[in-house]
Amino acid sequence: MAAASKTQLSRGLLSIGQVQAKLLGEFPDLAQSKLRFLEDEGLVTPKRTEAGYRKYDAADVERVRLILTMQRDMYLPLKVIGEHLDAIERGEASPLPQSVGLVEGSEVVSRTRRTRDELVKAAGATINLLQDAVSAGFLPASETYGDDAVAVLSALAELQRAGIEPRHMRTLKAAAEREFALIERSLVAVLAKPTASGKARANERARELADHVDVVRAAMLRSVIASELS
Amino acid sequence: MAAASKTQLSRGLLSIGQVQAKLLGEFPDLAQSKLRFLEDEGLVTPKRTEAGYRKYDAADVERVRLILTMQRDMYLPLKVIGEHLDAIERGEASPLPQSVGLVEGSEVVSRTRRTRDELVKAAGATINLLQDAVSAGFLPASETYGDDAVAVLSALAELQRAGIEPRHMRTLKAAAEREFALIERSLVAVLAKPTASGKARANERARELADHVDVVRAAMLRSVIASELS
DNA sequence: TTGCTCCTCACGTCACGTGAGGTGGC
DNA sequence: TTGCTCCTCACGTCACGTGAGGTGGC
Repeated sequence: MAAASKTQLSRGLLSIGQVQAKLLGEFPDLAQSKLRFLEDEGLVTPKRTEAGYRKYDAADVERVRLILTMQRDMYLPLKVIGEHLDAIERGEASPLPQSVGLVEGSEVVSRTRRTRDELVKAAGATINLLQDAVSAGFLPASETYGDDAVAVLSALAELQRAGIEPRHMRTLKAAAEREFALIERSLVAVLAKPTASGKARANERARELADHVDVVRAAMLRSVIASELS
Repeated sequence: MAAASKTQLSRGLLSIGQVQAKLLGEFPDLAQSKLRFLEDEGLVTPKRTEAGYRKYDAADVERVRLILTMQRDMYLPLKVIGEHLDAIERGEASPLPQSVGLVEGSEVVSRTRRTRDELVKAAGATINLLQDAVSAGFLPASETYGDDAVAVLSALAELQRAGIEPRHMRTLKAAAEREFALIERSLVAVLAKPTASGKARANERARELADHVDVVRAAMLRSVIASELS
């Protein structure tokens, strides 16, 4: 062993600043004060050096990443996230809203569900548009819809007002399929396992990658707009 | 005049509940308490009936819509939004960050700018990836980059780790161009005016429509994933 | 020794939500 | 008169940010 100048505690452990740096990519405005706050709330409990410096191991960092993701993508309050994580830790299978896709509304957070009529009204759309949207595959055929459907249908209504009809957007469907093909190819390893948990993992992973694709795609369209309309 | 049962004040004016209903499509979780709060803060000042009921006219509603949009899409604090709106009202041309595209960082909000090296580090990427991203058109060639670039490059880095390289995503560029064509067609009226303000309007409108396209497109990909991986 | 990072603790703030207690409108 | 919508005011809360005053690490 040539150089072993590091203390035992710092073997592979990260300081608060290093954790921040590591996560800045995914969460561009993560502040150290937030990491401290998460500890105050009991959501992450990093080790400490003798002098009191926080030291995060890989599991801590993963936990932080999970917390921040749940906050950003599922709009869950920290209290709910904390309880969920604790339940998981205790080995209980804690169900979370949207944690496996855009499924049923949950009793815990209970996002509002709407009938077709309520949806149409809330979105400022028409029944016709909803039908077009469903048949073009932009929305599922269902009796009740959640907040996300309101957002989609409102967007479609706005576009319609601008003269862009769902049928003009079949191209979006084709694009989404190509994007899925891209994602699917990188999923082979996970998909190889035909177990239930393998499928769940694949689904989760696909949605993670889809999030990244969203970011890139949105930026892309903005840049085309900027260059074409300049 | 057969039936004139409405009071003078309610001619075309909306109650707080009606305003909420009208905006629910664009802002699915808008609460009445928020509308009252916006008034407390002096951001909107609807008329009142004798009994004290708030009555919003078309301009008030438009103002609310503007405020909520600025909050959601530009992450501006209400104080800044208020000052901006007041300045506009006074006839001053108040410049706002990102109000005309993803341009320079502003002194007001001062989103952090990074050099190429800082960007790469913050995104957990490599210089090579940045170069690929630029040549594939995902990011502009520039000396400094903002928070949005960190998000894009991080997304690309994650995708790369999953085996998806920028060059595999040329399809995204093509898709963005088709989407732009869709948007452009509905812009003819605004684009007809070759004036400076006409161009600015076209740009703004294009980005509004792009936001709607984003929503639809993201939902589309999710639904393809759900149906293919079920 | 000089920077730089990190620490705690108290306080501030931003953007609301909640709920009591009451009145208006058809 | 009965619902339903609306009103104010006080208080609570959630998720942090700020800043003073101080210590640790190479």
